[in-house]
Amino acid sequence: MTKQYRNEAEFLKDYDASQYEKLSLTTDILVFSVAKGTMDNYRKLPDKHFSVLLVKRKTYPFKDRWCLPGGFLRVDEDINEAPKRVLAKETNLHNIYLEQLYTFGAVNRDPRLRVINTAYLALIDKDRLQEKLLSEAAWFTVRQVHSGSLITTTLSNEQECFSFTAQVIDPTLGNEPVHFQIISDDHLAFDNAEVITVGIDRLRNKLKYTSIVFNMMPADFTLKELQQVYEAILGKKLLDPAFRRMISEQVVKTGKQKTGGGHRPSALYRYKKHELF
Amino acid sequence: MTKQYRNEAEFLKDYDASQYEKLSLTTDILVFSVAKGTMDNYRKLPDKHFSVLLVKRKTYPFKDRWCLPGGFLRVDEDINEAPKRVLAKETNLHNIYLEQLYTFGAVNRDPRLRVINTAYLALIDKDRLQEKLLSEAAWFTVRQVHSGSLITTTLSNEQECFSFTAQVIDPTLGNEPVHFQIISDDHLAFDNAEVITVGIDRLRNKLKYTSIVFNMMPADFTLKELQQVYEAILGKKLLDPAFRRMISEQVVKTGKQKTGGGHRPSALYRYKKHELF
DNA sequence: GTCTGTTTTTAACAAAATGTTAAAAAGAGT
DNA sequence: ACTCTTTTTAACATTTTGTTAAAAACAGAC
Repeated sequence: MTKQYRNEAEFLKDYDASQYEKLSLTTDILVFSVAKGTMDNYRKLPDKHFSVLLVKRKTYPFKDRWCLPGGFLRVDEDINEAPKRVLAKETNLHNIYLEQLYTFGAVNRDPRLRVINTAYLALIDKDRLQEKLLSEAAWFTVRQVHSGSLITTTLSNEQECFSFTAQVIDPTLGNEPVHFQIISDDHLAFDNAEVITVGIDRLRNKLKYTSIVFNMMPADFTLKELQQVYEAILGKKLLDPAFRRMISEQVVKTGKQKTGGGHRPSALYRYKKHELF
Repeated sequence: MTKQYRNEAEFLKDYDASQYEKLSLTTDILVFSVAKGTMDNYRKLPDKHFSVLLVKRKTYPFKDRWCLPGGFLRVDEDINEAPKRVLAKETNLHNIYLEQLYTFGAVNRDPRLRVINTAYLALIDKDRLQEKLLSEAAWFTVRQVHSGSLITTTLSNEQECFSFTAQVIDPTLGNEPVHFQIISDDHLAFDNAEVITVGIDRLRNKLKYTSIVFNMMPADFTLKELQQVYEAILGKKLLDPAFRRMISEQVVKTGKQKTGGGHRPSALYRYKKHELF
């Protein structure tokens, strides 16, 4: 028989917080950036690369594997603060754009114990990066190949290269929405391959209907630079006039120019806040 | 000094799962539907209503308040299974469309203890509802008024009516993305007002670029019925020819007709699966 | 200084998508 | 057969987007 309470305060005073079985919550952060890479191997031209930040695990499980920066949520910490703290500690990055991506909670996603993982999407302008990365962190260039319902993602840098493949699970009316099932992954820790697949998909979609891209840009930029960021993320070329029209209402001329390229100088633009509703 | 392990298996065998402070995770489900309401009070015409399902809390905290159906995640349960179980138990609804909405984790969102809440969005065709709702559950019609950066949401049915107001927090470059801060809410439990605000926003946006709406429709439907569902959710009228063109590639004629209305019969359509990539 | 190469920038037109008005189509009741 | 009603589509206007190509402007070479 449950005790009867007369009011809210009396109930809370008596509340036994241990009656439910508890669990742990972690946060992984998917830090994306686009920056001038080293010379393109084929065309010998400087090219922009879409890249993700990984860190090398120092402890078991998955010791010495590359993984997303992440850590446990503290019980006295707002969930949206955890990724900021973790990112500062694991990679030395501060004050960057963060938005919640998805909460992953398969029963066996962590071999140790039941852990729920709320992943965050972070964007940064790598060229303007003041802070120095910790030595355990490294940028990997992201490439994706779609073939039918399979998506193969390749992560690479000067030293290493590895891939994983996801199957797109088609939503059937009345069942779950689109999701991705990893069918081959020999390198990353936990469910990181799935997190990365979901994150890339989300970023590509949000490029189309939000101003999220400006979190990856310096304050002043040329339209060509902005276009190259789009092209690097989407993995395809865009036509100049169409891109300019599309982006025009989100930017404003600063009046300044970028000169010295041996050709007509480019006007510098800045993000222009526009109406949301 | 940390003990050194030679391999993954040895580490896991020795792993002390209690070293991190744990917490609880709940799931709230935002069930939306559009159905023929009772007569419209002003125009005396049958109208479609956009509505959300609430249940009355039977225990403290927030005893006797209306709230979203929800419950605790079990430690041996996939996070995406929890809302299905909870919905079956609290409202007697089975087999309905569910997608993860957002994970809410402010430190004091539950007055009892630290609880993280992963909210789900659920859609259902209320007219075709076979199962009978439990008596503690009730549908509330949703209306929203936007004025500047304030959004006032009103929930009502034949017996009750209450409102809450959210402030749209403008994203500043380098800071959080758009979010909503509840500035007035005298009725709902926990952070339910915020969950509902986020959910309505998400549903309205997804209407534009997904086929999510067909989860709220019967197998066969007329284009006018489909249009009325859009109108109810968006809260505004749409022009017929424009709507038909927009939706045409997502539907296919069944060949059947809906007759008996004293006017030209409507063709019945069905959802047509189309390419995602 | 003028010419050439290069890339930015915009003009100009084509094609597609969307907004809008209004007319045709087809059942049910009079 | 005529009228009422709502569905359906035709027709046109407007806007947006795709595409090609030309003009603009700087740096370096001669």
